[in-house]
Amino acid sequence: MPRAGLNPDAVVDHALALIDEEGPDALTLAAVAARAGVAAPSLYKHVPGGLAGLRRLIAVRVTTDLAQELRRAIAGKHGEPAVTALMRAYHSYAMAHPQRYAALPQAPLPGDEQLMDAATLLVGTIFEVLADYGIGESEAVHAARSVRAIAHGFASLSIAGAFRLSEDLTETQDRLLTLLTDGLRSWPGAKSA
Amino acid sequence: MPRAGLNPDAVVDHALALIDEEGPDALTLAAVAARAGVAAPSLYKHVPGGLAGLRRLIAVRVTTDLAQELRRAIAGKHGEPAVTALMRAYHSYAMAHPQRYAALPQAPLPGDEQLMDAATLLVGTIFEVLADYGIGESEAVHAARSVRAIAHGFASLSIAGAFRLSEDLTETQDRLLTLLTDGLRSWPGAKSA
DNA sequence: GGCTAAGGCTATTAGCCATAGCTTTGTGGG
DNA sequence: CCCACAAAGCTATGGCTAATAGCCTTAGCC
Repeated sequence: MPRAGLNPDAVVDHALALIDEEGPDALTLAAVAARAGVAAPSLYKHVPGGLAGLRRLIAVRVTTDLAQELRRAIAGKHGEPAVTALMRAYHSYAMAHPQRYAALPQAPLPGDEQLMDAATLLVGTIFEVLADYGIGESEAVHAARSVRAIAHGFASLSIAGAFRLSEDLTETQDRLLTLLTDGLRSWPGAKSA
Repeated sequence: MPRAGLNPDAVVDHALALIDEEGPDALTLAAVAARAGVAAPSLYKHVPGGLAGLRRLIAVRVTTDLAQELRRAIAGKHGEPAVTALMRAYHSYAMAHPQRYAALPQAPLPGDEQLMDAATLLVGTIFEVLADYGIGESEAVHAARSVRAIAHGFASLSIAGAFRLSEDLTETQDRLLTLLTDGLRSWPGAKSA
């Protein structure tokens, strides 16, 4: 039997395709193996930790992807335009890859270096954008948490289909963005523009 | 073998206890049956639809519980105090029952009458609180979505352990509440207090 | 040419959901 | 008082799943 030429990244690719097409619950080693053209146990040669390990790798990949998408969106921007660009990019990513986003754990398990790094990149991007507001140390943490809560809450509910009424979602997003930017402008310790 | 005196509600009780103690992933028919003192297949006599059906019943129960908790919190309050009471109660519920909240689907599957009713009760409570602001039809929908996004995002991330830094969570909640109440006060079409 | 390591495989175990079909229990009507 | 019947148990079975063990083959390098 010829070698399939697999490596961890390729396995994650197959897994992501599976998740995109059939949702997070369809992620089984058997299904991934079928896609890779390999028997299920063979995956253990490439992915340490079996299914749980695969999920971890997926989380790292997706978190990194998302973070880079955000960085790209804010490149060259500062202050309020950067914040809105970040928020819009966040929501766009979630809507473009709903299943992936839904599968994403919002916090790394303790001791997971790789995922921790990816999460740090993502959170760091938020802090970067907030830096222009000149908000102090501790207040910046509260502000970043707020940004994240709004971004995640809106993305998560959008994906879940919680917004059933006919009103336009982008309009909701506009309102939410005004709410956020207004709030940040008058944040405790923020330099007024 | 004596009868166990089970009914759908009792099965849900056991299931919730299990979820609270060991998390949503530990919810298996085998484990629920063990708690109920019954063999696994016997559960099918009480819960239509097997495991999926049980999950549905759990969602109805928890959504209803949460909604009632919110209604209790806002009883007799109006305007801004009602909003903050609702938001605080939401977060309290999530923190008191983190596993249940994490297991909660944020939208009912289409065609699920019971869960739809529970969700309507919950969303209706939000609209009720917003009514005092005198925001018009369509804008009220955007406002309610915003409230929900913030409540869910903050609860969800809190539970997931996404807020690792040492800053006090209640302080973040205070900032988020000011952000929300300020935003609602100046919402398009809101009557100024 | 042959050795070694990596990458496949099959077989097996254990746990899960779900269904089928049998047995027991409890209850209400004759 | 007892019998019939429905409700509520059970065991057995089948078909998933992950994961491990152990074997075989391929590829590449010395």
